[in-house]
Amino acid sequence: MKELTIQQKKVLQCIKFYIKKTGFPPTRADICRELGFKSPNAAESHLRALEKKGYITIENGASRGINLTENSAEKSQTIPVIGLVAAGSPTLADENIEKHIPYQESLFLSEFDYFLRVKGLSMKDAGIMEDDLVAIKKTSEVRNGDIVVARIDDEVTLKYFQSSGDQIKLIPANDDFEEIYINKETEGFFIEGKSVGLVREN
Amino acid sequence: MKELTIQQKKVLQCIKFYIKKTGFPPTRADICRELGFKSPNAAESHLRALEKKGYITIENGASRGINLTENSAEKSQTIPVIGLVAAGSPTLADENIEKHIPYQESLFLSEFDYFLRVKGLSMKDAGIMEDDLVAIKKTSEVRNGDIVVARIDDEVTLKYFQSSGDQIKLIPANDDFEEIYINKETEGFFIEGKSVGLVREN
DNA sequence: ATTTATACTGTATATATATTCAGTATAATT
DNA sequence: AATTATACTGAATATATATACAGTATAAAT
Repeated sequence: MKELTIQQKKVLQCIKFYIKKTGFPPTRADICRELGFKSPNAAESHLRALEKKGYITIENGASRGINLTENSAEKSQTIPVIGLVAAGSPTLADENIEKHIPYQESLFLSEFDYFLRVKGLSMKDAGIMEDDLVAIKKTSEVRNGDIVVARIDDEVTLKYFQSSGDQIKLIPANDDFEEIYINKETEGFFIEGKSVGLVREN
Repeated sequence: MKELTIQQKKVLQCIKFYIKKTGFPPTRADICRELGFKSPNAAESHLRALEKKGYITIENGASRGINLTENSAEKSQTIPVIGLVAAGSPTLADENIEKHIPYQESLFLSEFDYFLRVKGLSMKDAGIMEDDLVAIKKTSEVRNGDIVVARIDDEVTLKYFQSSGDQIKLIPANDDFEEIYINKETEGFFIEGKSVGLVREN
């Protein structure tokens, strides 16, 4: 996928916005109105550049005959899947992203930022199995009983959250695993987010 | 939402299909071509009827100015959620449908027909908890180890499938529950489908 | 040094398109 | 019995729209 110039990006954004707003693509004149061009040929040539670079297709002769290609259309509608590796934090950096899957607005009750691919069986009694995708909302506001993504230095785990006074307990849902105790002296402790849903691909 | 006539449904389907195929809505002439009408006014009057009934909006004067309303856009993209009640089969009949949730094409690897709302903990060791939504594909072709929706008379259950010779075993994933044995004398036994995925709403 | 891409204005025009008007006919509603 | 909705054909037309052509100017690539 060839890089776009700043102006070409603006035109592509304009097309996406127009479709979202109206349900159909803009005319050359519409693009000029939105972006302040005074000649329809300004829009025309940008469209041909976008076509040449593969971001749109144009049906010749058809009014509003602009079609966003999969490549350019998908980007705004996918959610990243991040691998839970023992050492390494689940950030949205490119190198940690396993893949993208199509986003679905109201699949879960609350919004979420990414899927975490679960490794190991430390939460099996909570019905969270190896390779499940846990929907994570990035937040540090968590309550007792929430299933949280916690980071201690470079180690990232998924556990039940339980705080009482100054002490925090991270509780696994599996008798074979140990509870983890956190206190104010513990360094490098951080709540990355909490689970708001789960998806399993059989 | 007012009911549509057969012809109006066809026109609405035609619009949806055209948008999916091309990325932009059809003209009156396009609709005529797809549905065999000989006058653009045939399309025009159907569009005005669809507008009046709230399925689309039309931007007057704009070419291809058809916009599917939220109501009509969702319908083809939702999947039913069916409650698993101890007595009663999970059919797609209206009275058994709990709600619809937005459908997402490639969420799971294989296609599925409905979500089954799980009651009870008979599959807890398989990570299937109360109120989980299990994605069910309607089929009777199942293999050993598949998690299946089985019906015995009016009773419907979710269990592991295991067949050997003439005998079929339905195995729970919970020591508190008993295995169920099926043989050729057993009447009213039927495999409704199998699990191809799971969604949990926290 | 020449070509190609970017980034526009400005004018012109063939045609794609929405939309109105005039009919015909059947079924449903008031 | 009169009106309204459905379901079209067929013709006409104003205008919305894509698109080509003629320029100007700068930056990048070959």
